[in-house]
Amino acid sequence: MLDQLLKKGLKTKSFSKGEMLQREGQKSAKVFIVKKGLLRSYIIDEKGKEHIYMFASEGWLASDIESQSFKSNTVLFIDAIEDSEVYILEPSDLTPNAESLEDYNLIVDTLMKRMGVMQRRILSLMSASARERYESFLQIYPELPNRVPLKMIAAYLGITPEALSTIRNKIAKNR
Amino acid sequence: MLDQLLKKGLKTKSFSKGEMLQREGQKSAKVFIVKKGLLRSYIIDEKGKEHIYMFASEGWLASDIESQSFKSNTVLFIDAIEDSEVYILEPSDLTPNAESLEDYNLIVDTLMKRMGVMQRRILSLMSASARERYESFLQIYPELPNRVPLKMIAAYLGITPEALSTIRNKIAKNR
DNA sequence: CGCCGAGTTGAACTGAATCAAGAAACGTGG
DNA sequence: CCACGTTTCTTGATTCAGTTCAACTCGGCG
Repeated sequence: MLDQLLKKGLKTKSFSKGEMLQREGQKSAKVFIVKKGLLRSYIIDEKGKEHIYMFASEGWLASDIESQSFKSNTVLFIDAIEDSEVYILEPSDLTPNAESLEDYNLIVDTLMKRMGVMQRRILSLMSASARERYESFLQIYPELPNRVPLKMIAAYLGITPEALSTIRNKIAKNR
Repeated sequence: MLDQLLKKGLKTKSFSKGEMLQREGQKSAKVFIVKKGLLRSYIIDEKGKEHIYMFASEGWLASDIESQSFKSNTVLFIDAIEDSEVYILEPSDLTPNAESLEDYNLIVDTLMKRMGVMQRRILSLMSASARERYESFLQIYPELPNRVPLKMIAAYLGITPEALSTIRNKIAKNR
C-alpha cells in the first residue's frame, strides 16, 4: 500500500507485546505502519470500558490522524497485541510540500481505502445485529480470531465478551 | 473547505426536494458539494429500513467515494432533503495528475476532516447510548433538528422514531 | 502445585425494537 | 381558504437482544 513511501530509508522500530505506542491526550498523532505484528487502537470510556477502534496487522496502519484534522489532542490509545515492527511517520510526512505527485496519489488512495473500511463499519454498526457483525468480521479478517483474544474481538464489535461467547456457541451448534 | 477548487468554473446543478442524485448499484460515484440546501446519503437494508449515513448541508459534501476505493458499485442512495444547489465532481477530479500541489493539500485536508467525523461516529456508536448519541448530535449539528424530520434523525442515530420520540420527551421533562 | 486471567453458562434485568392506535402537521386539489 | 388524505409524531403494551452479575471450568505459568 504505502510500501513505496517506505523506500525512503525509513527505519522500523520494535515494540514488544503490550507496549504502548500512543496514549490519549497527546499533542501530535503519528502514523504507525505495521511491517510485522499486530496493533490495536482503542478508547477507554467513562465507565472504564475499552472499545477497540481498529486492528492493524501487516501492511495496515494505525493512527489517530483523525484527531489531527481537528487540531485536538489524541483520543486513542495504541498498543501492540503481538511483538511488532512498525514504521513511524510524522504528521508532516502526510502533507508534504514535496515535489513528487506519486506520493500524493498513494496517500489519497490510502486515505480512501481507510474511509471505505470506516464507512462499512458505520453502516454495519447501525444496521446489523451483533451476530451479523461478528460473521462479517470473520469474513473480512479470517485470520484475526487466531491471533486476538475473544474479549478484544468483543470490544471491537461493541458487545460484551459474554455475548460473543454465546453467539459463538450458537453458531457452532448452528442455530 | 473545497471552495478554492470550485473557482475553476465548476457549474452548479439544482435539485428539488426529494430528487435523487445517486442510486445504489451505480458504477461510478460522483462527489456532491453542497452550495445551498441539504442532502442525505443512506442505505436501505434487507428489511427495507433506511439508515442515514450522513447529512450534508452548505459547505459539506455527500459522496460514496468510499466504495470507489474497493472498485465496487455504489452502496449509497443520495437525495435532496431540501431544494438544493450542488457542485458535482467526477472521481477523476479527486486524484488529479495535475500540476498544482495546493489542490492536493486541500483534498487531503478534506478527506482527513471527513475521517475525523467518521471516527467520532464509530466510537460513539460503540460506546454511547441512544440518548447520549442524540445529545451529541444536537451539539454538533444544532440547526439540523429544525430542518430535518425526526424520523430521519432517528435513522441517522441508528434507532427507531418511537425511541427518539421517547428520548425527546424525557429530556423535555428532564429525567 | 496453586493461582490467575480467559472463556463459558445461566439467571435476572434493561434499553430499545416492535406492534398498535390515536393525534397533530402538512401538502394538494377543489 | 378549506377539506381531505397522507405522512409524521406521540404514547403505551409487549417482546427481545444484549448487559450485568455471579459462579464455575480450563489452560498456562509462577
